[in-house]
Amino acid sequence: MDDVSFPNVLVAKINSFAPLSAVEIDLLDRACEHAREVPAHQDLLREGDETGSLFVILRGLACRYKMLPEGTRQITEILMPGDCCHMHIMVLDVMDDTMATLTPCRVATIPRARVEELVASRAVFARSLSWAQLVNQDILKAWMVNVGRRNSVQRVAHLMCELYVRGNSVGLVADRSLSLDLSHAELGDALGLTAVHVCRVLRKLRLAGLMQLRAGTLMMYDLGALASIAGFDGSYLHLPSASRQRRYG
Amino acid sequence: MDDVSFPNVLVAKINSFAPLSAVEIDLLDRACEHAREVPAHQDLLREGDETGSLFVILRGLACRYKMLPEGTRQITEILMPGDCCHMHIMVLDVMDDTMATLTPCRVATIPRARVEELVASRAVFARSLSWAQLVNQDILKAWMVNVGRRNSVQRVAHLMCELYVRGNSVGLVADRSLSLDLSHAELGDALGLTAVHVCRVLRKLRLAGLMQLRAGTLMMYDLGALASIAGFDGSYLHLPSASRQRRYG
DNA sequence: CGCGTTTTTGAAGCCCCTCAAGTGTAGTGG
DNA sequence: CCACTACACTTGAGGGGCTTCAAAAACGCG
Repeated sequence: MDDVSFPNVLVAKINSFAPLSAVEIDLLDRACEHAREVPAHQDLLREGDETGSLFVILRGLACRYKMLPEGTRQITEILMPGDCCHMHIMVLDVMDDTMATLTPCRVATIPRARVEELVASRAVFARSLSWAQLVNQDILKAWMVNVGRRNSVQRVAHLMCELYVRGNSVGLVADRSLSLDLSHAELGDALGLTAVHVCRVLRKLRLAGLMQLRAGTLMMYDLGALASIAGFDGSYLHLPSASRQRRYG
Repeated sequence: MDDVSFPNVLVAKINSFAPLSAVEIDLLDRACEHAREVPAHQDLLREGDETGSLFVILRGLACRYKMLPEGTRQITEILMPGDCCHMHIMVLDVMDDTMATLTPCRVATIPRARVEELVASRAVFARSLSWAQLVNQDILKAWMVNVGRRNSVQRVAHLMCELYVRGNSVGLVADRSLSLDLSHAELGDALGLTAVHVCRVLRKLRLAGLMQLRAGTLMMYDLGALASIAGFDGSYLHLPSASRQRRYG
């Protein structure tokens, strides 16, 4: 995945799931060519919008969230480069939640017709979309377990492990650090906690020498210990490296 | 959906999404003919199992859950008649969680090859599977919001609303009551609460005259009030009646 | 009936929230 | 370069919601 020969991170990600031919790489790359820069904290698709294009995050962090009547927010998903808003657009007619940027992003927009064309022309694209969709669902389940059954320290630790491992899988980790420009409020909205409490937990983890989140970068000092605290097992991410480890050693 | 002319609830459910021809109804019906009775509290597919057949719940309640190292459990999904374990089996090679019965169930088992055959032969089956998968994902998100950002009363109320509406959509509601034979511990595992607290919340809702859960049946006295308390908006269930209301009513 | 499980209720405690104030930090304009 | 502003981070004090522990009552089933 850290192979820089791929034109973009989406191509690299799909290729790691199912090897693509030169033709397929080119098709996918050209589908992404109309990408634009989006500032942080912008809604890309709102709840209730009619489903239209497929959005692919090429750079930056995005999320999906739902607002509650009380004004509180729950983030249900964090999108990293290579992630996309999946097949809602292909099957369901209305968005169930809102998709928004968290940091400045580079976003490719692939019109619905173009997606249908790609999926119809090459079976590997259909399978890749299904695969991404299912991996996504497993991540959602892991979040559900996190919020439902873990205390605040475990929750934060688990999310940090996940984001670190996912970031690493798309080449965003260098020197044990990952660019992660999320506010405490945003982390709280993803974890079912308040910003204040997230702050306290981060201090605890920092003082324990396990990790540090400062100035928009996550420095990971002891992934093993953090994973142990959180009960983190990354197999739900279905990363090719993980599955290789599972199969061959 | 309460049309009794369909051979089974799966056929009825898929037909409500996309009208099926007589041939397609027959194909689907025969795929389900090898169904078996499974007692309550039996694992159907365990975490780490290789993915094999597609399970369809024809009668009873089932769930998916994950166990934590501490011995606690989080239920991520409750399956009603017509629900199935979706496409994990088609794309991912290993189960991420465990699927189990909650009550005695009638379960159809469709071998992977048979599913692939059906999907390849009729485009409507492929679309139906995708559709069911996406509806499921929206339910998962709604649960995540529930557990992450609502208090115990809202949480219980929301789940009761969801199960009542879903049950109604597959013809399980009669005279404002739904067979719902779940223990407080099981409800707690779905809601991120303890059984003790679920009990207290149920009493509160009972004393308020909103609903009652006794002897394995849910009696719904005031769905509107309950939905209002919970902030329940059933559009995430993508039920045909709801979408009809949205479009024409 | 007798036994195991579930439900119910009480008491005590802790985890996380709320409220509040103080401390950075980045961006803007004088 | 420094005020000024806005926002995020930090820390403290207090409260409440849910948990834990415990035990009695009710239920289901042989």
